[in-house]
Amino acid sequence: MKQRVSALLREKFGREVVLEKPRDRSFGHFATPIAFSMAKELRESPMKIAEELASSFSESDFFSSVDSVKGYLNFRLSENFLSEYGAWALENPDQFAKQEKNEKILLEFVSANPTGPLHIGHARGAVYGDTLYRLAKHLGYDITAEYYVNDAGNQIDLLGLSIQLYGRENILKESVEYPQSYYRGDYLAPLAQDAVDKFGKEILSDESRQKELALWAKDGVMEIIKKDLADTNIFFDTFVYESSLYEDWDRVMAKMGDGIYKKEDKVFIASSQKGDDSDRVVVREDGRPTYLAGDIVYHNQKFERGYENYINIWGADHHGYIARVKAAVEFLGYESSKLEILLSQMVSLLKDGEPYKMSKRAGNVILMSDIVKEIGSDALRFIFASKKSDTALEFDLSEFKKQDSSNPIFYIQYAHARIKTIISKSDLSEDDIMAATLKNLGENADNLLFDALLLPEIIEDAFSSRQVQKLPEYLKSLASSLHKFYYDCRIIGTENEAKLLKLLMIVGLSLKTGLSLMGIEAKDYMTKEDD
RNA sequence: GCGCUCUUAGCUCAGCUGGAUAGAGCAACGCCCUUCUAAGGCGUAGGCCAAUGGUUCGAAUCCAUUAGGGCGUACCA
Repeated sequence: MKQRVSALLREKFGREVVLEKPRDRSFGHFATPIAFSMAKELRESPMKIAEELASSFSESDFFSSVDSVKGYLNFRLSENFLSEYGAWALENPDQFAKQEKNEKILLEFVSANPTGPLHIGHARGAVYGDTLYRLAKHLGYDITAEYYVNDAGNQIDLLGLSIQLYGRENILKESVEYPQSYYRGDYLAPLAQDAVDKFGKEILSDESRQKELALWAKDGVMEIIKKDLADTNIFFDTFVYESSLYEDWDRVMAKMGDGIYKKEDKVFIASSQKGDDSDRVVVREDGRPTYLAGDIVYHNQKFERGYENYINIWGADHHGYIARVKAAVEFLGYESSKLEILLSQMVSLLKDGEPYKMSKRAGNVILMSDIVKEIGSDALRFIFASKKSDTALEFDLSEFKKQDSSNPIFYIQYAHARIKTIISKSDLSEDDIMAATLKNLGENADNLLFDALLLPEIIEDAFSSRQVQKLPEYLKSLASSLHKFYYDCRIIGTENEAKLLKLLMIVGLSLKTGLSLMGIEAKDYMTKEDD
């Protein structure tokens, strides 16, 4: 709708027009302060210009009114337009709010090391990424969700060591001395046991077999990670393994030309030429590549696969890393502006106002799976999608266990369930409802209809600005409008029953579509659980 | 020290490319079930948008400085 209005005005005024939401719905559906910017050029008062502009609009099918208030130009869409659009949406629910963007995007997210289950920080990036992915799909982008598996560095050796330590203590019943860093947690138990079953007990004590053990175990860990993700409706299209990339290393180094140089038996990337603070080591003296080396070959591979845009979602603690990866992309001969790096910030958890206790058995991290168990996938997704991903977030678990309006996910679900309930209680057939027109329903109903039809532009805006939280914000406000309408307006048994049901169906469609874009299934019926 | 980032109601957060009286939810205090699920609705109270200065018709929003918080500043991933 907004696009149509804005296109229409652009044509009429011959310039880009800023459209905004009026302060108050009574002003209209859209507003523009264009008269203020024209005032300067024309040396006239904004009020006068606005008045002249307003009167230049004639009666049309599209706008029911255009008027000027204090220099603003306010537009009200016609009932005709709204009702036809609403009817179209209902008849074409699969096309509602969809577009055909046809741009190839590679979205890389999560990419947690295959050394243990996902923790709460990963969960945030995962939800953010998956929500973007769903929005992009809906908008018609050809987007690929990719997971980069770091299976080639020190952390993999550490995984081997950790399994050995766990097995020696718990299976062989040895007393072991733990080094400073190693992985811990319950997930090691089945891995250690399976390893013994497969390779025999010796593998636990043979230091030279750590790598072998780890490379075998990482697949098991990846299964754990995939399960964590699947439990929150997150799925990936492709997995790229770091270990598979190194055969390309010589070619990629050559490709970077002068971007790479040798010094003191080490290989450096001249990233300081491209805005990084200093040059970085990519291959150590002993020939082992650094983490950055893996990222360079990986990003080269990404660009060679040919996408129009690349989006990476990284934990905020990696932000210092952006400059060097972008530098590498430049040396490889690609435009680093095509690589967009989004950060997801830290999460701190509270429970009943107290810091959430990390469990020893989980290895002193807060596991994503524990939180899902506690509040459910829907609530988890809702929380993370509701907040700007690039600011630190603190939230209290107990708030999301409540089943009332303090819990936004229930609030929205309830709105959807209410609609379904009313429809099921009506004696009218679907044909009766679909045949009704949405006219002459009064201001409240018109407003609700307009709100429900805003979904397409919310989706577009949420994706293009990468501000996923706009969607849940919108759904909350739509749910609120619905609840209010429900309270004010009796539906079943009134003369407008068919029309009103049609209106509710449109609202339901928006709610359901919006929720599904957040990876949440709309409920048709809510049952209250007693504590 | 340097870089990035954040600071909006008691708490957790929205506030789009600067625009009309600063927005939710929670918590607090009232009111509304002979109504399609009260898992709801209505209302009251609560803010010098961290501070200062600048840009302009107009700033929570842009710029600069300051203060405070977070993160980074590895040949770790």
